[in-house]
Amino acid sequence: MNNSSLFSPERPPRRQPKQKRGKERVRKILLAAAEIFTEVGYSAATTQQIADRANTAIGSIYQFFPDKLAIFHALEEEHHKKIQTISQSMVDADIHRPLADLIGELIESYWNFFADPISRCVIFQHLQPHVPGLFVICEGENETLLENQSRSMLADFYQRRNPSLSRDKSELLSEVAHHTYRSLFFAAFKSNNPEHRQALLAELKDLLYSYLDPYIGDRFIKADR
Amino acid sequence: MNNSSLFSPERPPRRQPKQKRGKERVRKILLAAAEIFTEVGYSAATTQQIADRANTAIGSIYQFFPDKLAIFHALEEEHHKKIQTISQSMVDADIHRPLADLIGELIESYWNFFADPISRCVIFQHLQPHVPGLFVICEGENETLLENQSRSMLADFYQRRNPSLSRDKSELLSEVAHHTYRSLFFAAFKSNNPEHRQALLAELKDLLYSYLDPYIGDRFIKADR
Amino acid sequence: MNNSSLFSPERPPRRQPKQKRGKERVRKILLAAAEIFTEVGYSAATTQQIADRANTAIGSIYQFFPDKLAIFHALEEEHHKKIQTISQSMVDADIHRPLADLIGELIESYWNFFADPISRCVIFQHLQPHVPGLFVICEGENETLLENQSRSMLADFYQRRNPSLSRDKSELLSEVAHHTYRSLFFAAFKSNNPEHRQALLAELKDLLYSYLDPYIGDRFIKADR
Amino acid sequence: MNNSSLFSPERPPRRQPKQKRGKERVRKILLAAAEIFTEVGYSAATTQQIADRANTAIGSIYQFFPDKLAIFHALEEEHHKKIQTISQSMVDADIHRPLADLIGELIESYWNFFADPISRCVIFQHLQPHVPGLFVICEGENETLLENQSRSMLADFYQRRNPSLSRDKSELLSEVAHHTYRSLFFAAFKSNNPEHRQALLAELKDLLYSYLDPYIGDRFIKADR
DNA sequence: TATGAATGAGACTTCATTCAT
DNA sequence: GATGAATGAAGTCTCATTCAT
Repeated sequence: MNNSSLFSPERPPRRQPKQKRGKERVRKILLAAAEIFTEVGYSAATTQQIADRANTAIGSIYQFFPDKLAIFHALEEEHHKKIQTISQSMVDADIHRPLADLIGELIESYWNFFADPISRCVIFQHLQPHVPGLFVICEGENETLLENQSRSMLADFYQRRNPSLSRDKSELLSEVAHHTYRSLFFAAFKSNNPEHRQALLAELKDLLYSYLDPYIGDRFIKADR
Repeated sequence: MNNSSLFSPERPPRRQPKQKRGKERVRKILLAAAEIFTEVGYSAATTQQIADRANTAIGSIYQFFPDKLAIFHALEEEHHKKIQTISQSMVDADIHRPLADLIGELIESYWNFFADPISRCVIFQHLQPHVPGLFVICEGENETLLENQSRSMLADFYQRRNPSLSRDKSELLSEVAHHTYRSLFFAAFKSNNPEHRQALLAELKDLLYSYLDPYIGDRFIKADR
Repeated sequence: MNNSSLFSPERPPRRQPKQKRGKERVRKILLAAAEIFTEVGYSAATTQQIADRANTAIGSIYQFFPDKLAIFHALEEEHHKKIQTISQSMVDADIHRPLADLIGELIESYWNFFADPISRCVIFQHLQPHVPGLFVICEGENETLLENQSRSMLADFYQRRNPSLSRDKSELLSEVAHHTYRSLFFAAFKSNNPEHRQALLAELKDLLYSYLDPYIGDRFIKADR
Repeated sequence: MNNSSLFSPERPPRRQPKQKRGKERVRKILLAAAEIFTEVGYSAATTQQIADRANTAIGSIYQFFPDKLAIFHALEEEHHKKIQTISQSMVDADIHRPLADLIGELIESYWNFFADPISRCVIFQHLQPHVPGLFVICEGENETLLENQSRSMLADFYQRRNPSLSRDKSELLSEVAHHTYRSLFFAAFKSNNPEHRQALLAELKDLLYSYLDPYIGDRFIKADR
């Protein structure tokens, strides 16, 4: 987290923790905030709730974050870094492997990513109406730049599998896939029953496989050689 | 809307409008509230915003609704009535028709339903974290009773097409289908480009068809006879 | 008070009172604010103090004023109007009258003006270091545009009495006179002893007379004819 | 600065710096505080601002001063010592010299005094409404004991020049003179233009001379012999 | 001792709700 | 009944002061 992440419009940035104690506290605050934002949403979350959950005083929050928005921006930035890593792994993926394997891996890695409270919090806020200025890194209407980026990379991947796929179709497929796994991830996440969760993830694989097979199924691997 | 719908815990219900003018006013308030709730979410919406949008005074809202929550409950009840109608049509559907047609009709009727600002508002709040007590009619964890009902009926439908389908699998298919169209409906709704919207709905049909075909595809029609 | 007076940067203006009750309340708030600002200064004054003094709820203040600054801006605007009236009277003064009379009248009218709690409050804040943005109508470094205007008119008056007076000297005389009566007015105002107050005002007349006589004394009246 | 000067009601005094490094630090803090108090006033000044300006940590301030008020009290005490010195010089002044010279010297020595950031700060706070307990050494309503003392000595001086002057008149003259030079000193101080500053100080001399001449002009020197 | 993080009372402001006109 | 002003609890944020390192 660099200083820019602590900057909020019209309000001076705060100092970064120099001592170890301070860094731990910032960590606790961020995790507490992510939990509360996920539970009740950004608007309804109160800074006092966050302080209580982080076992800290309300004033301590404002030593590191100029305002409530800045807390979210710090979460956004962490999310940003993670999504870039995961996106890169997709670019590097071997396109010659069976589609079922690729989808399986994709889902697993996205799921792990999704399992991080901070990323989950950021993704969740995207699904909701949000206050202006909530997202700074991303600026798409309802999608983040990051997600657009990620989707664009997915579209690239499809085209590498099947070069005869038009760009428009490829992006459409990627957009639909995106919505699909995001919504099933949330359903899986909300389910407290581990078996049900696994069942949903298994269905997600089937769903994506049967949807994508006509366009980038394994027969296109040969065509590529 | 009967009187019970205007009842909120610990707070006296308000009188119902007797005159035509009053009824129109309630209508305007409900529509305004639905719009605002959809735009900014229940928590962030203010009663003043609703009054302004409805071109009425803040005091008038409290003549018909005991509090902010009661406004939402009235929307919920309207939604309730509509969803029951649409669910019934599914029960009455002819299971012997081609799957593609059935899906096409289902999507169309759900889309029309979704196009209603009030239902859209209620569904939307479901996707978000919400204040306790926001939903009174439904009490499922994160899903409404209504939606569970609707899903259960969809599961019934699948089993009528293919009686060899287990109940569990059938309900799983229905749950997945539910999440899928809901998330793509929202994507379609948020898109301001009509062509893009149509493209998304078309993809949704493809997606559901290829997912469901192995379980309730047209070959099961013959088996039924 | 027009709407612009209720406008504060970055914050929406508030509605103007439409009912008589509201107008009275705005009046009470402004007077209470002027008193408190005079007593403890703008920074140290709290909105709650103002509400208490005005016998109103804190929320009522914010119905008419978007923030604490806007309250002061409304006072500033009232002051603005008054100072323009008084300045005009100086322009219209008969320059052929004895200097002692002119000074006597000037002091009396300024004193009456100064006796108004609102103007006194605004003038008082000018003498203190103040938060950026406290003054909107005037923008001189530590002097208001209004006061500059007023001083400029005083300089004009001196030159009309004695056309051989250079502009620079004339403005210097006016500046010195300005500081002099302002500081003695404050001393007189703070004195609770009416006799002492009168004594101070009498000394002020003497002081100004003996200072100005060499430049615009009565002998210049003949020269003018 | 003795220990009593660091004592603030209800709060334990702090230790005095024993080492040279500590004394320098206290000095830096006092100067920084004087600057900030002058710039924004006592209420609006924050202890953090003072620490920053003094290039020290906030904790260090509280090692030497029990609270914010105590910082000001230390400034007040420094001012106290200086004003006593200058007042004494007035007592010792030769009353037989020409009035113009006396006024010239008086203004010059007061101006030098005024040029000290600490004294200027204390005088400045006097002109403003201040929190209760801000001044401990002086307790006049809006004037310090020090200033009363100083004024009283000025009144003595007038009576020595002109023994027929009543005590009341003499004190009134002294009070008026006091307000006059104080307000012109502030005007001169705030002016960034050195020429304008000199012009104001020159006018101040004229002003005082023409005001005081009838009462303690040079003709009274002979009468004294 | 010096540093700067921790604390929490209190300031400013919002907004659901009540009430006077 | 309709209007919009009045109310005050609760939220965000500041800052004097304390405390751990």
